[in-house]
Amino acid sequence: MSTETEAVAETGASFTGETDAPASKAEAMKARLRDEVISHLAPHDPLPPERELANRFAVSRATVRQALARLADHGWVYRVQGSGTFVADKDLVTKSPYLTSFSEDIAERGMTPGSRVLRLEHVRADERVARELLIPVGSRVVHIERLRTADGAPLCVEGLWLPEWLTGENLGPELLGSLYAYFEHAGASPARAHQTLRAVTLDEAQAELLDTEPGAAALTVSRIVFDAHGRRIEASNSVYRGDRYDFQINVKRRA
Amino acid sequence: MSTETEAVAETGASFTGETDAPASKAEAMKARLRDEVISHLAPHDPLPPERELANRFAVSRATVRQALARLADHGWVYRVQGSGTFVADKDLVTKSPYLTSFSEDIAERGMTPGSRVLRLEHVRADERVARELLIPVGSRVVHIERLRTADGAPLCVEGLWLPEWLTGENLGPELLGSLYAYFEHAGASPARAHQTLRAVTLDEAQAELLDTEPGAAALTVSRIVFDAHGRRIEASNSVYRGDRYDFQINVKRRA
DNA sequence: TGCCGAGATTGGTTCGAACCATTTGGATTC
DNA sequence: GAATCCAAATGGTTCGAACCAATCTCGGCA
Repeated sequence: MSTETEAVAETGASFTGETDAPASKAEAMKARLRDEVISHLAPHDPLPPERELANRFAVSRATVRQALARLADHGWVYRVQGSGTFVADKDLVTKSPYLTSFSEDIAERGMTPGSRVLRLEHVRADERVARELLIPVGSRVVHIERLRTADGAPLCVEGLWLPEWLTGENLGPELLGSLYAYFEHAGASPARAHQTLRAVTLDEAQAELLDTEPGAAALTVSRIVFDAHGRRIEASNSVYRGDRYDFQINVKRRA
Repeated sequence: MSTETEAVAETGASFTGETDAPASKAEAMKARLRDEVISHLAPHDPLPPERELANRFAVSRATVRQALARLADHGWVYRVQGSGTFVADKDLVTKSPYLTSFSEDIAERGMTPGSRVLRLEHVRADERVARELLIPVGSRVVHIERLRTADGAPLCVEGLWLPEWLTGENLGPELLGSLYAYFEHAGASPARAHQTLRAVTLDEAQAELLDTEPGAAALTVSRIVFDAHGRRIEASNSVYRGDRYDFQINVKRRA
């Protein structure tokens, strides 16, 4: 039941946030450019020049440039100095390298996220967790293990460790809903993360949970999440079925 | 022999480019901030305010902000609105999501890249290659297969496909040196790429080449590379040993 | 016909300024 | 002593302007 709660809550939030109240003029410009300009053009068609867009939409060129930069990050357009800004091929639009929750990530891919809690307990931090959370070895931390699903099918086994200075003695259901909402409530909103991707093979227990064979390929995403104050609020390790998940990213050549 | 040529050439370029001629004031500011400010501070110490930095280094605040933004991308600092900019923990500095060649990537990790060519030939584009390069099925493409090494140890098997409009009938040694240098020469400098990461297991042939066991975990990086004109100049597929390679990235929470 | 160069066009960088949003810390108040 | 409020400090956004760098266009020239 808590699985559905989270799915609905986070999905809803992610969708309404898109059109409600643009956080800035640049964000609004980004949406307008996508809907009113790019959608009327074919791939590799040039967009109007920045100066003309600034004039037409009654904003400064800086705002237009910020919007265009974000569109380029997402793979909607590409830019050529001295030449123009062009519509990109539509088959390669990806999310930017932004920090997202599992639910947001899955919803963005057009599926319905779900989750089943396998474990929820206080444990002592081992060497790895202590190093990742920057706390002494043996400190008490909350450990959560969840099976995450997309459209009902098992997709990933997720292990989470939260420092106890954040959670207190708490082990209640609020830790089982949207974790990111809980972070907000605790005054430690996620701000940035360091992620490491590796390839591994599944052991028997993991294979059982993910409904596949031991030795199958899996993608592990290890993540250390920071709040706005630079405090480490989560260490996690997600093991994704290799045949059902990939990680896409657009990169630019450095100057 | 061509392996050493590439390694030396690309490594050298990557290192000299750092200090020679700053491409812009912002890039220079980034280096100066790292060397003259951050290096004298401890993690979580605040940097001087933007306005003061702008004054001290005699540049505009916009330039300072651009430099700080790039340092944040690389994980050197983190920023908190209303509070300040702070030195980040030093164990999590990564390269930004920039497009790099294998040689640059390995050199950045402090190892020496090498390569052995396994195959070099003209082939007809199959369905996948045709789709990725946006050319008709059956078009002639150059196919290169290389074993890539780091400090002499096999790290990845790399398959490349280049459209023939770029290479012509050419199959000479210039294709075996630094490929990115060849792109420059051909007037098609790499500008951006779309990457997909997946986890797979190695088949027997791959395991043999990578000096490990069939069924071992491997990370595949599929890449479509574009030049400044949006033309697709390379489709590639690199299979990395899962126990010797990971992919690190810093991400921020979206606004 | 082909090449070359000058000028126009376009995105990229830098500047200075003003204002907004958030955070912080001290003063005030109870 | 605790809670509240307010002003200052700081990063974030937007504006207008100027100039730089790469590219494109088109006319002149060989």
